[in-house]
Amino acid sequence: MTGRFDSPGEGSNAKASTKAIVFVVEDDISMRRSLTNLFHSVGMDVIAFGSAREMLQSTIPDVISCLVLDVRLPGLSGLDYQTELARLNIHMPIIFITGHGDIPMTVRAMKEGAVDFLSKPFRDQELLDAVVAATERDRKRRDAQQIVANLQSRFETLSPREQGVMKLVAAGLMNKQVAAELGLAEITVKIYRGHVMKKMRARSLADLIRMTETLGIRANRPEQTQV
Amino acid sequence: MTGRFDSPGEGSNAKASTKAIVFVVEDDISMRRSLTNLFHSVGMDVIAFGSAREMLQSTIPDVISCLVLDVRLPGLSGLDYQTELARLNIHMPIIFITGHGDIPMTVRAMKEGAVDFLSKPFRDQELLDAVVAATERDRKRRDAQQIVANLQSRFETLSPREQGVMKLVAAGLMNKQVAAELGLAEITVKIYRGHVMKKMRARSLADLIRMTETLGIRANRPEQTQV
DNA sequence: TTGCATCCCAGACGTACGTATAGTTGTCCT
DNA sequence: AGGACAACTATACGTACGTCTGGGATGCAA
Repeated sequence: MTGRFDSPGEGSNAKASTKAIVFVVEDDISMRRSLTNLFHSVGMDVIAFGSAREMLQSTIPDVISCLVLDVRLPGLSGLDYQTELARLNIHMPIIFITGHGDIPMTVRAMKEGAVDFLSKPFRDQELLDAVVAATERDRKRRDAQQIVANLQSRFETLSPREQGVMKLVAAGLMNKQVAAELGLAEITVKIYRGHVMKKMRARSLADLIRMTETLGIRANRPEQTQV
Repeated sequence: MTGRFDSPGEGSNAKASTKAIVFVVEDDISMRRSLTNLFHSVGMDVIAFGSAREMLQSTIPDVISCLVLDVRLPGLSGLDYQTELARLNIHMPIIFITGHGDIPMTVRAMKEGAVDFLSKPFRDQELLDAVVAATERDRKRRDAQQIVANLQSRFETLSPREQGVMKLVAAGLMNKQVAAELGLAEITVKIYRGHVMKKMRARSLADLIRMTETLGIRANRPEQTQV
């Protein structure tokens, strides 16, 4: 799932209090240095690269972070790198900086989810504000992702049968209906249902249903209301 | 809620098959005319204005639509008009067109949710593609909104007590707990709970809980699990 | 072979849910 | 004064849920 990260384990509570890291990809060495200094001056950690390729070859720590990305780069362009990161499932918020940007570039970047797009020269504070917004966005995304990952790992501890029962129960079927659907005795469904509640740590059916919602679990045989 | 619309009634199924309308706000009269012709040529309905004020003074039909908006306008600028529409709770997808745009304008527009930002001159097809994307976005937003509105209107048919019971039941409390919470007899909660299921047209508790999710209903006294 | 997990079921018991019947209050509107 | 509706309760009964005890069967790995 995480793929390119040196991940700290699936269901872990992670290092929530770790300082955010600002990645910088900028080919101009003096610009790169001044960006690094800028972020250091406000106490942020920085990892800078001269090209997209360099960053892809490095190990990316799995902590709150964002990316300050020059649009014009040797090799892969900033915009293409944005696309590539999305393809690799790396959802680091991106702030573009550019000396010679135009509107179509800006539109493309923003459509693909960039946090901001700054033209050089820009004021330091502009960039810092954008970085704060970006890290905040990453934090929220990670919080949400963490919850899903925890539920997911619990769900995976369920046996196939238990998962099947969970889906149908969450769809609103009665035990006897679940039993009929799966070709089981009702008592068996009751037992598995109990296992599901324990393993998922659901205190009530309401809990369990909300969990299936955040997990995106849908029974194949629903007939819902919801209109 | 709908405010400035000549709304067709809260819970109605609306006119789903009505053709989409493209609103145009553009002060240059020849440009306005050519945009109108362009959209007419592909069979779309168009309503064009010379300024934001004119559009605000008109009655806006409550159907699938989008707005093609010039950035530079007499009076309220296009960008300010975008903000104003959001403030008025009019969520029409916006496509900006401009002759003299710059990157900060583009960023602001896209951050506030614009579908696209096109610089003149642009190819007709570019604009048409953007309009198709915009109307599609509006259609989806309306579909989702319709579901919420239906549920909302059902929820409003509940008496205050029934609403209170619904919240606590959906939070996962047992009837006896709901009763204690509200200072009622358990039998009373059972009765109201039955009313809730009927009035909300929920076939199962699972249904009801999902409804509270899409309505964003939270009990004030939860103690959830969900981590 | 032993151990363990998964899958499956029966009987039994206590609790929770849902609804029907039948009532008492009170308020607001006509 | 009468009617409609909200709020509230009791008794009663049938159904659904949840868990316990106590099994059976497979299959896989140590």
